[in-house]
Amino acid sequence: MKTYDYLLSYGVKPSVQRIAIMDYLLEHRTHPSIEDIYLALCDDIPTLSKTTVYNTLKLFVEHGAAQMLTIDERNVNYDGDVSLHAHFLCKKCNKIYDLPAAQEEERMEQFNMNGFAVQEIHQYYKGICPSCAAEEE
Amino acid sequence: MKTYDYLLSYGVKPSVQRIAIMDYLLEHRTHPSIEDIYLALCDDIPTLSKTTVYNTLKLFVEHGAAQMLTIDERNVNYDGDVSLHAHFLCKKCNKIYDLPAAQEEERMEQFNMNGFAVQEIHQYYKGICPSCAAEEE
DNA sequence: TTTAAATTTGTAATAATTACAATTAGATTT
DNA sequence: AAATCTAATTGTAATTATTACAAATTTAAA
Repeated sequence: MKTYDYLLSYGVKPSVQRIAIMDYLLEHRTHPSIEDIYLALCDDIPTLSKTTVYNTLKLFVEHGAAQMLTIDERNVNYDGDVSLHAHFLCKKCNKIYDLPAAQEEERMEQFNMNGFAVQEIHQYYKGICPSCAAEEE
Repeated sequence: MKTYDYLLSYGVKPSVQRIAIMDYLLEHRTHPSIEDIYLALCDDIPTLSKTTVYNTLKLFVEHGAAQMLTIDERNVNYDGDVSLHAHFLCKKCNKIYDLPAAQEEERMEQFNMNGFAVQEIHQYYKGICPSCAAEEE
């Protein structure tokens, strides 16, 4: 599907900037920060403003087209993959990895039964990634 | 156990400020922010500096006497309960609730087998809390 | 008591994020 | 196609959270 239509499917009105940002998110599964996205797209869209990147990501999240990760205390990261999956933050290189999700159906039921209306699930793990662990030798 | 000895048990050298901050954490299971702690202790320790609160919490986390929560994108929160448990952030009132943890032994093994050395587990849920849901009627 | 080391403090710097008004672009109407 | 309206983008300034760091204070040791 073209990104144009992909955005429409989430109820987001496409624009040059929005398409470029969503494209970046879908093609770079690196969980980029606002800064990452801004710097990467500056070349193609020289007039791009960082405020637009903020606005656009907020819009994406509101429409469910992206998810915000708060795993890294230094800044927020974004993920174009909105399916349920876990994240691993390496404390050494600060890269964020995708990991398979734990099943949550039962827990969701439990929590909802107790009156907690869950809208977002985040499974975060922190430690040392395989690549950094290998380097330690 | 006195907080003095409690800190020692984590290898943290006690001081007036450190005892006051740890006491606050242990007595207020509200997952306070730096600001919360600072404002709460200002009365008792008028000379308290916010930098000290930052330094102290960093020290506690390094020694395993507290854990840092990155559930709220606006700021970092701290928890004196370092046992494994889940957290729920209400998007309306911004309060953070404790919830029972999902078992993680199997997954830890899996991840470790794949070379991810897990040091921290965070189970975050976001949505509307029972109290705010009740108010909506 | 003197000295040394660690802790605390206050200020200044940095970095992330938000507010907001002005500009620009896109769509609609005439 | 020109004029009008609306929405999106931009740039700047303000705000907020956090960190850096040197000076002052406290605590422990000699």
